[in-house]
Amino acid sequence: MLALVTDKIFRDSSGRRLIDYPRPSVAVDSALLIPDPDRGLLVLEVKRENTSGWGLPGTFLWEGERLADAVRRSLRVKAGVEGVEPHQLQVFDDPKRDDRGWVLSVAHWAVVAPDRLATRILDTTRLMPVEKPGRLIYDHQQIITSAVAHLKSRYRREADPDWVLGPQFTMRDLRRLHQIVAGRLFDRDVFRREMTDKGLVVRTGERIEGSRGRPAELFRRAKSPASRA
Amino acid sequence: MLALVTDKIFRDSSGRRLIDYPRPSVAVDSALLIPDPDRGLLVLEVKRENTSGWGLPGTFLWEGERLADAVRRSLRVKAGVEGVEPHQLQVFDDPKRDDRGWVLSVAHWAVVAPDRLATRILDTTRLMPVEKPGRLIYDHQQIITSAVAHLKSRYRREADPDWVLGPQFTMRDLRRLHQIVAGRLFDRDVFRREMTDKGLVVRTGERIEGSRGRPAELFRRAKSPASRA
DNA sequence: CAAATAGTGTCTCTGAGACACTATCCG
DNA sequence: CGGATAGTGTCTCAGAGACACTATTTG
Repeated sequence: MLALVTDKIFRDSSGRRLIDYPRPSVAVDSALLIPDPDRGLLVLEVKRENTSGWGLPGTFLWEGERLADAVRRSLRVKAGVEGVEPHQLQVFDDPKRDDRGWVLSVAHWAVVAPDRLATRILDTTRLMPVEKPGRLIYDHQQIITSAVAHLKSRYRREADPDWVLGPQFTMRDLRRLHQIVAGRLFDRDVFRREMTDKGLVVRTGERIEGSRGRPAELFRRAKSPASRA
Repeated sequence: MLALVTDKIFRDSSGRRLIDYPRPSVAVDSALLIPDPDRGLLVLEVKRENTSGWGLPGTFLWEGERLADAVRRSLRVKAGVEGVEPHQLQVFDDPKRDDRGWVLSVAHWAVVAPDRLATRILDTTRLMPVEKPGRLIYDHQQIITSAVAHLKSRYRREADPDWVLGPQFTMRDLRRLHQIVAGRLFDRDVFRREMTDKGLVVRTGERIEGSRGRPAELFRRAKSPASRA
């Protein structure tokens, strides 16, 4: 029966099951997006070893490691960026994709505030606008495009799910973040109603101090924005 | 330098590069959805070997094989279903997920017309409503939920991207398909305008014959529906 | 002609967008 | 008080939904 061949199972001396098939290496590649007030949406790139060009930070998956942990590790080691919450995009599975052999790559994306990159390694990393990321190896251009699409889609439904801003924020700061993500300007009052009427934010009653003009109210993220839609 | 350890590279005797790390087995699991006029949206399940329960069809990835081909192979071998176009969902990467060892599973989904299941193996497969799929192993329940969400989202934007219907179809058949996918009824005229005004279908000028009442016009899918939005 | 199904015109109402007005701070 | 920024009320217009009417076939 064919199914037996498909899922052939062996055991080692201690009785632990082993799978008797050639296995691919599994890697992760990550598009780390940074909303910059001046330059727009940026992406972190690293100098690739053994190849002259630039690419997205990536690494091979270690034994027993979670994919998200491998992404965090690669960002920490290769770019000096800590504490990121990665999202999966898709698996690139062309067997001829990597000349080092049979490598599956799981693409990821994440977004962090610009100040989180203060500790980054300047020599081997650079920040490029997502629209003009330069020449990149493999399918990394495609990963960036997909990452930006996912970021936009995510921020269309929620206020700030990836905590680019702190626990509290003004409507002005939230709008500026959304404008960078969306790549276009929003009406001040239309944006406010979107956020409040759809229950994406809740008012705290607190206000910022020391600003020019009338002090703005502070808001928090809604508990479960998905259930409201 | 840490990066050297991360991407340690070896070469074999013939100079081909090898990667010196333990590698996971990679599997695929697929939720094959079937829009049934009477029973609603169904999912194909198979009897799992070595475990008593039911689950989604799956298999291990073979050397050099594409993920989509592995999905097609598993559906062909385990369920007798041919010619399916799989879509990736996500990777399940919990190292303790499978008791056979370190196995990454890439979840997929696809949708086919009920008549494509005419050749299926009856003894080892069953069709269950997506809302009540029965007890399933692993995270297969979650895969079904995700698959249905992706299907709904996909059919909200296009007429029939996965060719459940033939090259030409009446507005009535298209609406019935959408009603099964969405799980709710649509107004006849509102649905028609959605499809025509948004350019998701184009009229052929041809009509069906031998029907009761005024014969319905036949439509085709629009060439590039995504660019219209 | 009656029944059945397909195709089209139109009314209403909601919600996004635009705009203007009011409120509150600093100097 | 004037400038600057925040917060709120209201008008308009487009699009979804509901409904009714017309069109074309079979028996």
